[in-house]
Amino acid sequence: MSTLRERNRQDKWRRIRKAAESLFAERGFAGTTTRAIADRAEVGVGTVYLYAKTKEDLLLRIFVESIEAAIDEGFATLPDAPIVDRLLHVYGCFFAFYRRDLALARVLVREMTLGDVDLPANVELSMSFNRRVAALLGESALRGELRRDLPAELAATNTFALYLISLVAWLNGFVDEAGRDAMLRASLNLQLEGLGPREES
Amino acid sequence: MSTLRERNRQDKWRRIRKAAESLFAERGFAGTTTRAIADRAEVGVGTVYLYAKTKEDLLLRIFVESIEAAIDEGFATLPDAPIVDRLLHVYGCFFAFYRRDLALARVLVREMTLGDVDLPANVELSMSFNRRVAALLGESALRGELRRDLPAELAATNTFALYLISLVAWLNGFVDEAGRDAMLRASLNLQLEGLGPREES
DNA sequence: TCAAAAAAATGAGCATGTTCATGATTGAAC
DNA sequence: GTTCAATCATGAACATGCTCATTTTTTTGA
Repeated sequence: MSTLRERNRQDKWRRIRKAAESLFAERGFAGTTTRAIADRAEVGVGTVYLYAKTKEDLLLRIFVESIEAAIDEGFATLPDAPIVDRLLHVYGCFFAFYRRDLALARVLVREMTLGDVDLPANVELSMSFNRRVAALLGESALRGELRRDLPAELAATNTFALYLISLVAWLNGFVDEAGRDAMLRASLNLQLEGLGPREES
Repeated sequence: MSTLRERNRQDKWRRIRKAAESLFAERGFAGTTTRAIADRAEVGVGTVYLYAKTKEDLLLRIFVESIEAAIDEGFATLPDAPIVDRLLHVYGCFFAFYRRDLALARVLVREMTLGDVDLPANVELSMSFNRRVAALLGESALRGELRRDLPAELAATNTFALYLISLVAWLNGFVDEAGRDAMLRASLNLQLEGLGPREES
């Protein structure tokens, strides 16, 4: 196997990644030029484009694995608590991640949800995350905390939708962190209880 | 009141708007240059930027009022049917609107949900729409179709979240139109019923 | 060890969004 | 009608994402 080639590639990518990450933090996404990234990484501009299709792609590649870590962290530290609190914990890990840099989070979420068509949409990531939430809900259903016949995957997607709306509200500055948490908790509770009339037997 | 000034302004805006709209339809958003817009509108490039902060802003200004029309249309033609069908009808009007040009819809939704910070985020539009959906749910609650103590605004936001997820799934090509409709219907039903266990008295 | 092929790197150059110094148009005051 | 200030319009010039013909590096095979 080609070792020198491989090592060179990995080294270049590491440098580009590091340069981009630091520059995004220092000057924001729009404020960072691809030239600046190339300079700091000590490569040519063209080289950057051998490792990422576009500037947006670069951002995604850099942060997606951090997000994966945040997900794992969330599921690894689940509290022994009612299902709503467990969900809030998981989604709270996302919030904590995005909190590090709100402006960047904005771009990141935008690209992840409706990014360029010919970019590698991280379908895998979404699917696997949804399955994990579904598993959480499934457990809860088994314990009798939720309906036994719960369509877990669908329910998981619903909770994700509620998370996404509160995330957008937060990133748009409509609510602060407390408001965001209150909003998500309330909407999750409403999803649990349902909108329908209490049926009397 | 300044009549000539005003007329000139309106005429310029009309021409710019028309030019941009037709070019976006012909060549897509990314494929349309601001120079092309200016040329077709028979104004200078700089003039375009007197009427819209950015190219994205131009897109938003052009289509937001069409969206308003779609909303009004939706509420004006509500079917006399169960609440889920009424909601599907309203959100279906959005789908019908976006259906005209999927690629453009993608950009439009992206800008509307997480557009540039210093662009006029159409908070008014969202708020008034949410209130109208809330009113719909409120009526339904009064008729006994939904819980009497329903927090209508929150419930409206929840249904909007579910709509948004199905919209994104559709725009990303994860589901086709039928799948999108099925998805929204199922998730709305689940929101109505709730996730909690059927309580037995 | 050395050609030659394959792969990777490069940065000048292009395309295009946006700005801004300059000039044209309009409305008001007299 | 003239003047003048306020507003509006303009496109050359700039900034920057991205490409691609050329050059450099690495691997292969004999």
